[in-house]
Amino acid sequence: MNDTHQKPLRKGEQTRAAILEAALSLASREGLEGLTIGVLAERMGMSKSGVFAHFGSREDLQIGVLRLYHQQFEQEVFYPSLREPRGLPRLESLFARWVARVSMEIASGCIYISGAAEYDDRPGAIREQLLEMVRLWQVALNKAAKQAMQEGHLSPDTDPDQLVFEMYGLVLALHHDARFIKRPGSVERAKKGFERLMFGSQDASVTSSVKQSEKKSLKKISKTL
Amino acid sequence: MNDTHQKPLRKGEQTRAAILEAALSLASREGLEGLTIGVLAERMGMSKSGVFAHFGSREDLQIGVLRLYHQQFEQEVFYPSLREPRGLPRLESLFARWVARVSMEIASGCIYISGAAEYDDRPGAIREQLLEMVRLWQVALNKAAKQAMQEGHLSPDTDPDQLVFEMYGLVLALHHDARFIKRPGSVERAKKGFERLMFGSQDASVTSSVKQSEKKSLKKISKTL
DNA sequence: TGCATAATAGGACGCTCGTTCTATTTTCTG
DNA sequence: CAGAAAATAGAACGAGCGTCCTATTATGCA
Repeated sequence: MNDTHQKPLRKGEQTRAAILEAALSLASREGLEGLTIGVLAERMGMSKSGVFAHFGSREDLQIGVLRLYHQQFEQEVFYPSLREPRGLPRLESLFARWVARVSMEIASGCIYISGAAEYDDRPGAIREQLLEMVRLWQVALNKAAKQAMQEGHLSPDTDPDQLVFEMYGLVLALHHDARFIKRPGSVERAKKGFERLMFGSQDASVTSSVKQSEKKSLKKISKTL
Repeated sequence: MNDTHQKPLRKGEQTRAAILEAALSLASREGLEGLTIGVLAERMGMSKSGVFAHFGSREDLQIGVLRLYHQQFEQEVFYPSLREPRGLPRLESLFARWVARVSMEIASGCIYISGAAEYDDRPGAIREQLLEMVRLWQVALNKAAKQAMQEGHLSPDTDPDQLVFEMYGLVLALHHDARFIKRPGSVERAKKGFERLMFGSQDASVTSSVKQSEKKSLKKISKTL
């Protein structure tokens, strides 16, 4: 309805952006559900109602934070990787930049990951927004994997969904071990896992002598559970 | 002061156990931080103070929930696997039962996983308790992996920490995709990932022609970030 | 420089939270 | 069965929450 494009309001949008930045920093640490207008106002040196007036509701604020995070993620991880040649180099770049970002977020927290835990069972606009963004990212990874297959960098019988699943698992494990357990060496493990995922590896594999029989035993256990 | 050990109070402990069970079910869905005494009392058909009286504080209640969960986890996942012969069969059993449990928890949620996200930055007794349990579980996995190496089931240059890291990643990805994204097939992907982790795999690996050059390019990217 | 308007402050609201206190009911035991 | 002790209910508290309403201050344009 209000599509008469007014001139950009200077002061308002400026503080709104500043609030969103502070809110993002806060939500990274406390979670989107832990983001509170009172604390945000205090950190901004403003009154609660002053902060509130920039958003129609707390939910709008949270979605604004989500959008800002997504924008930063695209800028830092996605777009730079598009400059790499399609195929394996681009896929590697996507993962490497992703890991680099999460590594830097160890002190603060990744909103995609913490948000997934917070909103896995909480319907509403926030979940929908978050879901769309995570899906978008997984689709981007999937596309890069398929391109790597088309370029002949990855075996044609690769399952790209499986690949993305395991890449995501590596980053989740990195986030978990580094941020929750605070165990050092997690970044290296994530990178090593990716190399194994791409190039295979000699270590950590079953010795050939027991390979066949053990494979059967695994299948048996899986079925009997 | 009151260490005169009285006889076990019948009714009290009974309802306390019932409350803890309801609290666990609630905390699985809403998270430990989302667990509220009011809602819990309502679900129990009791008054808030009636529920509260069984615990010294909300924190005690939350820790009680944590302990109950740990107990169930041990009973369902850990102890049964100890009946498997040490080495690869036991390691496989641990993972298979773990996945089976998380699969069943897709509808409710795994407290170890959601708790890790909730308390990664929130110091206190709850975090400490949770941390100890998760560490215990990772140590158990680590030990099983080392035994598999000793038994000759796994290559001697296997890195057990790396193995546990990736196993944890698979389960985290399962929890993420199944519970948050609600994508089907996640259980199969977790199992497939484990097989690849143990036995290696032919698919999803870089074609040998580009293997060497691409390996270098990955290392280069990793360093320049 | 004035004036409309945007931006912010301040206070109050209804709600829910964990917790405490006191009274009442239920349970167990001598 | 009676009486002590445990279990529970009910009401109230202070605090924090999101939100709304009304002034007051700051901004930007004619």
